[in-house]
Amino acid sequence: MLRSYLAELFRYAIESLITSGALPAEVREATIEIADPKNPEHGDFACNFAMVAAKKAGKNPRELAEMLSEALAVFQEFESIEVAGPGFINLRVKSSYVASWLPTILTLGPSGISKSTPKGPGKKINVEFVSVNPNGPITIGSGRGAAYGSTLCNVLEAAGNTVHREYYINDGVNSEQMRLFAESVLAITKGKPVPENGYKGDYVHDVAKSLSHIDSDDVDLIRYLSEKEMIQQQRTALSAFGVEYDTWFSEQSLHDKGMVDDEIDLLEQKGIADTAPVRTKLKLAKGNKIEDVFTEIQDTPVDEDGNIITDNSGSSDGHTLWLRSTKLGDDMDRVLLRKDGRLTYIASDVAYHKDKFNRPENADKLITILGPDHHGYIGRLTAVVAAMLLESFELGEPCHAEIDQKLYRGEGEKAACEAALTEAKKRLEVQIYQLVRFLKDGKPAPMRKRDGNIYALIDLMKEIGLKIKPNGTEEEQLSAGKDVARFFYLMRDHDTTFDFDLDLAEKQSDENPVFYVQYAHARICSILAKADTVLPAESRTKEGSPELFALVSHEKEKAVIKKVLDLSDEVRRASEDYGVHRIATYAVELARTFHAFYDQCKVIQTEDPALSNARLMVCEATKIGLKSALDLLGISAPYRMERADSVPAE
RNA sequence: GCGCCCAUAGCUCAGUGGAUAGAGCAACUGCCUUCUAAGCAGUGGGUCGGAGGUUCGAGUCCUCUUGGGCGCGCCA
Repeated sequence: MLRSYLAELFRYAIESLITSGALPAEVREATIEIADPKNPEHGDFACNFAMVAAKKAGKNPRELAEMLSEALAVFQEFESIEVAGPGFINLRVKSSYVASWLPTILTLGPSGISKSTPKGPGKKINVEFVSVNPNGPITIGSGRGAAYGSTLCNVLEAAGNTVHREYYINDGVNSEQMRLFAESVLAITKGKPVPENGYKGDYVHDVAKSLSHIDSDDVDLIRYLSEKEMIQQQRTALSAFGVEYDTWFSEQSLHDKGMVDDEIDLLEQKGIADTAPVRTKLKLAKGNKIEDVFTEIQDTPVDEDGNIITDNSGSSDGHTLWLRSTKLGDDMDRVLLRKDGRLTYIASDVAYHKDKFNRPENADKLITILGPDHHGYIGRLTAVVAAMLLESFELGEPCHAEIDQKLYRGEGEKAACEAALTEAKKRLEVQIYQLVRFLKDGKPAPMRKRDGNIYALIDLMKEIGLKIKPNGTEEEQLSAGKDVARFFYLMRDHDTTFDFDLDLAEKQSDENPVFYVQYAHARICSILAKADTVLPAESRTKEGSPELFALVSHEKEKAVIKKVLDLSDEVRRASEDYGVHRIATYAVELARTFHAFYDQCKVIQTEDPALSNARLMVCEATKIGLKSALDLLGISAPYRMERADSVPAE
């Protein structure tokens, strides 16, 4: 917030130099970055604009920096402006000026302080995350997707976008896995052995138990009921983990409405899907360059003379219907409709993505968050969206290049496919989070046990909560477990594999970083509560005044306020590169800055109500910053934290 | 074979093309008569896997390379 303001001052100074003819207009193209100086002795902020813009200005960086610093000198906000090194402009901002932001922070509150304004108008974004099959509980592996996805949504919202949170339920009746799941449940209710490769974990027995009052051999009915049960459990677990959705979208509903069939007809009409028994595959060289295009003949129906029967009539009875996704950047064509008439999930995906775009609230952009085992889907999903967006085309002249000739029937098709792919890449963003390794006693903890049991997210929360709040209620334990687990998932870059140290997570000591942050919040609440009892109410104010701002002179006070004002910049950056771990890192830094302030600046001094007042405002501001960051992360900001000395040591 | 990700302190990881590469944990030294010591201050600890390149400047970008994780079905 403060940085953007300072950048404005720079822009103003640069404009005045352009107007006076001292600088060419091209320097406008260089970006103004207000960064942290490496060495705090260099000041509060550093700007490298002079180095970046030197070429465009036709001056050497030092000279340009000198000019700029002179132009900036008119602003009262600065205590000092120095040109250093190769052309840095080091800025020191007046403490009283930084303090003058306090009333703004207090007015904005936790929900306002994190808001950053997007460059253009905010987008309408649909974020789909977790979306696991309804054949088991949410695992600790999916936990990362849940934590990441929900926080990304919060961050995108704070950055000025409208977000729709969505869960896609893979409940298509054609799913073999779901059928197997239902058969396993059915077998257990009947006291029969579970089918080979069936589902065996305790949770399957739980589902069976919940259906024990149903006396039926109807696999479809059992499938439907056990899915419902599983989805309910997933919802409960996610909710306890602080994850709520706007839409739980049923795949089967697409089939029921005939949308999948309609989409498939459309694809055939557009000529991007057909039943020719040939699959095209790409051989890729380094850099994803197409080295060769070759074909495989699949289960070829032949006539009496042994000739391949091709069927482009649009009827796919007895034939495999292929999506020609190689034309759309995928490395092989994909099956839409099997020979036996059952649709694949790719078929539903086409209809699903169309529906997402067509709903009025999700016009602009789709974000899909997938686990590390799904990264091969990026190309496939993009091709699906491209196929859906593909507009009808004339085949046109044959292509020139040899590769294109093998891939496209004409220049017209090639152009249409490329256009569709470009648009698809613009409108669909697939974010992959990397693997989490769970360590217990320094050894990897298996997520899927040999007996078929799964390490569920809900169990992780319970286990951590039990250790941290051994005397708490079940609800308190679950909530504490949620806070710790979320923080651990979120403190690392989602695009990096990391080790989740269960032993550390279960410690309620200072070793656990989440408490470091929460403790800062609780400490502030404690100070504020005491101030209410010790200081006369009439001396308290939330209004600012130059006299009050002048009292804020300690470097630690200034540091805390500056840090609080940084939150909106962190949110903007996180929303741009989807790196929401910045918010967790930020929370730790803000807490650290506050703890240092606390140590050096006694807040409540009854003999000096004015200074107390100023410092209480700093506390309020910090509380708002911490609450805001923790809200984004989906972690609670406690008012009290008591060291559990009464708890017997382990 | 192709793709995605990773490699930074003893361990787990931050790091916006900028100045002397940071934090937590672990080790060590101090600090509670004072708003919560779940805290603070300090010490030690580094060939940013390796080699080239791009430029005023590279942990960061590019190429190559070494090592590791994961993925490449008419399963979802």
